[in-house]
Amino acid sequence: MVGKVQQKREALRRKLIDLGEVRIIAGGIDQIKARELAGEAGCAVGAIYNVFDDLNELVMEVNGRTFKRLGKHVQEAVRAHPDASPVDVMIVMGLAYLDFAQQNTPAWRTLFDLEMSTDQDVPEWYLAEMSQLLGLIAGPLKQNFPEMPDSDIHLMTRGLFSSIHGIVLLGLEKRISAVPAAELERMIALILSRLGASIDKI
Amino acid sequence: MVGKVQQKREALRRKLIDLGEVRIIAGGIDQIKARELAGEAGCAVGAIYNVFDDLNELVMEVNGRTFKRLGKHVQEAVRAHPDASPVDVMIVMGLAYLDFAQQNTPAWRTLFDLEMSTDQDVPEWYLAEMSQLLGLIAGPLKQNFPEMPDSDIHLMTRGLFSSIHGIVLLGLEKRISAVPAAELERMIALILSRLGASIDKI
DNA sequence: TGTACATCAGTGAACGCGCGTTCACTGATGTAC
DNA sequence: TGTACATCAGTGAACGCGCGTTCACTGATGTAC
Repeated sequence: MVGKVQQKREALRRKLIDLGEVRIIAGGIDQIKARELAGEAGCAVGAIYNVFDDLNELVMEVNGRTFKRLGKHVQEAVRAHPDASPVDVMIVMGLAYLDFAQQNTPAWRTLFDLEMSTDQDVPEWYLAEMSQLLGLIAGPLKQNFPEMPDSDIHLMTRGLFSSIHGIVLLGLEKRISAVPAAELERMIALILSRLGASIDKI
Repeated sequence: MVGKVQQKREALRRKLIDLGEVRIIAGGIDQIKARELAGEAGCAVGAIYNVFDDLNELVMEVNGRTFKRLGKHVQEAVRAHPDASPVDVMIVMGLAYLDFAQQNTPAWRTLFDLEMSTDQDVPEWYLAEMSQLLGLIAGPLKQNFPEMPDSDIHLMTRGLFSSIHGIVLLGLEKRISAVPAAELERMIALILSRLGASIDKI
């Protein structure tokens, strides 16, 4: 049986993650502050450290959820186009990625903020979440290029993801670029269809 | 005539930028600290604020130099391949960008660190530097697609830059991706040649 | 050339902020007998 | 069921750090006459 203590522990942990998620969705990683979280959760600051090693761990947990939401968002978009060709599936995914980033800018940013700053290792489940996401891309890619060796698929997957990521990044960095959203979509579609065309000719 | 005071002022300003540049090249924006800079420059902390509004201004100044170095690096690479086709020129530029980022990771990172964090407007000359860089890409692009309207060239330029930027970003983010450098180069060449092929068919 | 005054570079100790994290203490829950 | 003891969640004031920036003061340089 799970003791009452254990239950309260887990309830607090979950509550803090919930609150942290709300904050990160609203304003990104800067909104994660021990005192404020404790205040909202109705516990003492110290209690947080009873349940997490540090705030970083909490952010990772929220990032895990963000990854899941992102994955779901992409998958739903794909599901909405059941008859799309592999290339079109890739385009749909790219556009879904853009859409998610636009709707969830602070949370999406936090995904990368953390990576950049921390030097310690990323936990197992975090990497798994990440590669599951990349796996979504690998699927249609493989369908499109059945002959391609797995190592190339692996590489290509990451390359495509990065390209789209770069374009999205640009799109949300208003100050310098000022590229309207519709144009961004065109750009994503353009790049992906072009790359899907006949890669083996290279 | 320029007074002695004015001269000293400018000398200090330059000296601080020089020292700041060394620091940013070595370790990025985190290495810019008022006390340490003052110590190295042989002046008081307060003197810095006599010559800059704040440290941000100093970083911008260093970023200006980094932009210039980057532009030079890319141009030299292009100059080394005088007979390259427009598409090949674009590939050469992409690879030069990767190379620069690899050789100058902290300084290159600082270019983007600053943008992200500050809310205030980017100064005129900074934007000019940026668009001059983008102009390098626009050249061969226009050559490759003489029919394309300027607005599309503008868009395409930014799209290409972003894609390559995304891939480079991925390449330097070792932890998650682990894509070897040679593969990155292949990926850049692949994307650019594919995009250059026959865009008007889309 | 010399004197009086004004300006502003130069100084560095001190201010202020924002936080993450710790730690000695307390009190509720769980366990042993 | 009851009692004594142990454990560990929960507390929040205080520690510690790292900095950017300011500010009252001083002294060198420049200007006016």
